[in-house]
Amino acid sequence: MDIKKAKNISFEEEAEIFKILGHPMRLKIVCGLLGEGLCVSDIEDCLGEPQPKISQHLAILRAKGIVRAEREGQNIRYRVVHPLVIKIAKLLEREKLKD
Amino acid sequence: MDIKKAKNISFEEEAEIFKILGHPMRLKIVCGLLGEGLCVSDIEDCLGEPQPKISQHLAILRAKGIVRAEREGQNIRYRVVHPLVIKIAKLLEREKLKD
DNA sequence: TTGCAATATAAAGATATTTGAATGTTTGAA
DNA sequence: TTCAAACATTCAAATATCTTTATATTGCAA
Repeated sequence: MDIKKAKNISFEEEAEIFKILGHPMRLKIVCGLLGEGLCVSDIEDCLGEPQPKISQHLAILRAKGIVRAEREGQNIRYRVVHPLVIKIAKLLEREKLKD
Repeated sequence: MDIKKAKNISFEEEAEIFKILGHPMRLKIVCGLLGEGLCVSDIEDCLGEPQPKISQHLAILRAKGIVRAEREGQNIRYRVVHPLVIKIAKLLEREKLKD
């Protein structure tokens, strides 16, 4: 097997990513996290959704390696770390700036 | 309200798109359709999945305005017509060529 | 070391998605 | 006008996802 192909992400894996992004809250969270990241209470303020709901969606994003959590005192800062997801989020950002 | 914003796609709509792409078969179909498009039996040959299943997923893609069907004799050719989806599919294509 | 603020986890019910199997429709050719 | 090929639709069962509510955990300050 071609070793170059080993690095390639499969359609199955890509679809997994899209499925995760296929929820408005998670998509908003991911886009909001682009750049410096945010802590949970910031996201809560932004979205006006109950905290457990946000934590649950963050847990899903974490489990898939899309975001990473880092403690800062009593807060926890989340960032987007998945390369493909970063590209997609930036694509959306550009789309929103257009028109 | 800003008339320019009216053209902007919302997170809700974008998430809808990702949800649709978040299924391996649909993602494969969309990527396979890029360019000249394909008819159902071509897709069937490509994916080795039962025909009704393919038609069902095509119906979902059609309902969301992601693909369009055009009859050609006894075949029906499907193409991707959704601008954002085309961009995303091309992004994936580029990713797969890399490494 | 007690209490609060920030975040995480669990469980249950409601809802949505996926699939397989059966059946319908339309087209072109004989 | 009948048949076969190509495609679409329907329905029900299995499975997965989402939301709510309640309860844990962790770190910091008093």
